[in-house]
Amino acid sequence: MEVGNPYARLLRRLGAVAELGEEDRRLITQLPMTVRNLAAEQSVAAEGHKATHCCLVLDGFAYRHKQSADAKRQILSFHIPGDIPDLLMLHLQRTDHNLSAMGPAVVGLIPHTALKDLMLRSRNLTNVFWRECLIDAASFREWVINLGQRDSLARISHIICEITLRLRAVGLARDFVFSAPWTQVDLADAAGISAVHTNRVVQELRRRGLIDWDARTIAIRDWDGLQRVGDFRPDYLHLRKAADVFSVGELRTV
Amino acid sequence: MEVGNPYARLLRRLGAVAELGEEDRRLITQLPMTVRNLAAEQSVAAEGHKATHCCLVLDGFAYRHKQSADAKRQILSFHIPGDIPDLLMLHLQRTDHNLSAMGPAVVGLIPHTALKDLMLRSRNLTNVFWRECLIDAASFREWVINLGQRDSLARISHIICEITLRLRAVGLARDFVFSAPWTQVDLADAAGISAVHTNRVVQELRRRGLIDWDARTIAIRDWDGLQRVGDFRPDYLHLRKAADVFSVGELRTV
DNA sequence: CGTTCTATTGACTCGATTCAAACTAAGTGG
DNA sequence: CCACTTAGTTTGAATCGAGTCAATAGAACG
Repeated sequence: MEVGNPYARLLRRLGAVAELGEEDRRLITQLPMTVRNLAAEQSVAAEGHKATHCCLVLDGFAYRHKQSADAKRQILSFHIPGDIPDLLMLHLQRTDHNLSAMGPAVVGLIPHTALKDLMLRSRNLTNVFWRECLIDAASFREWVINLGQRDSLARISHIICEITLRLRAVGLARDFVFSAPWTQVDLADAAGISAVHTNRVVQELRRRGLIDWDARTIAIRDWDGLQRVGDFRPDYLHLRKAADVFSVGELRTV
Repeated sequence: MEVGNPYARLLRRLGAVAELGEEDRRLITQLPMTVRNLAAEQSVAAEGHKATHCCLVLDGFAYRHKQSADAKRQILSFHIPGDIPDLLMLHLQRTDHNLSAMGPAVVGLIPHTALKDLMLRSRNLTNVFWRECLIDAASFREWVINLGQRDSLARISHIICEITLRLRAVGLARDFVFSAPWTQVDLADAAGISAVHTNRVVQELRRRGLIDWDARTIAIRDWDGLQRVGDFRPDYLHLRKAADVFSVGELRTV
């Protein structure tokens, strides 16, 4: 796994959702960070614990999840390079869910003290990070719609649409092709349906010519169609308009 | 509907989840506020619009909701006196969901400018309101578990447990009895199940001696049992420990 | 005092689950 | 390089939880 400048993807992510000044960028690149390699399924933060660091995803995927009574796992969100999935722990006492690597991943650990100090220095960055938490919450709201109102085909489509667009916002998923470490079982636990049924849904998506998915590579073959099936309207991601993120133009030229 | 001191319930709510100093309390009670009576189902904020005020619930209930493709309504959260359901709009451009009164309600409208000014004055209150947004998000995460992993009986039970505890945290729902303006149809749209099935679930809860519910009044008859059926563990509400909120003692004395 | 919600009941249907088995791909170690 | 293991995907059959449709009864409202 390669990382390059560990701050680059974070800056890109924050830039995709808020306005960043030169001084803000400088402050961010001065954050102390410990880079750590994670094995697949390695835990970063566990329910009930107190966090001292925030985790910036540098490469690979992470995901948040929680168990229900009968030990069934519900995946709450997927996280990609540039995300800080546990930013919210800055102002909560105890983690109320688990954070793990989905497949091998690289993360950067940033001490809460450094982040809190950053907030004191920059009023604007306080608002940017607060906003980032709010967008995180907006995704949960959409996830609720997904589980509450959409059938299995739409659920899976919606999840794939969301991850595609978020990857594109940080410069991954060019040509609407990306590699994702999740399995059909993972997707099942995210969509709240069984693994067997997820398989049938994935086959249906392939049959309709909406996606290709083999090994660890997903290719969106019909972006508009997939959005339609998934009832996907990206407003809730609160991305600033950037033609190259939403555009399907390049897909046609492939 | 009666309101009393419009800031009292807000202070109680914030006090239930964070430490408030004297100065903080004073600043809050100086927030300008326009009190407004809402008819049942009256809209406060609509998807796609830009907000200029935040809405503090003073009496009655409010709820957030969103439509999916086939115009089905998914309820995202219920809000009770002391809540500011659209606090998050302080840092987002466009509302990504709707906010309406559930039954007749009284709200206080607070200008964004006044709140932003408040944040500039008090670093602690900035963190308290940020924290409040994070707890809001924590409820969405639990709502995802509810829809993704629990059967209909547990879903309804869980929702009733949550609202009971939140009401108790602000001094409502004494003796585990409260009045709620929702109908079985509303609860169905919150739990992501049909109204008909909701009715059967409610009857089952009554049959098991867990709750009474007639007209607009809900009485919890077996708090421990209801929590068990609903797989309800209140950690995610991030309430500071207060014996009188969680305790079932008073229930036994009734 | 009819109109409109809201709650309730029964019969039928269907999407999704469960269980079980088979198949494929990717390691791993001898 | 092959035998063995393991993780992931695929298929079929039986079952079930919840949805839909339709009709009724009661409560609330203007």
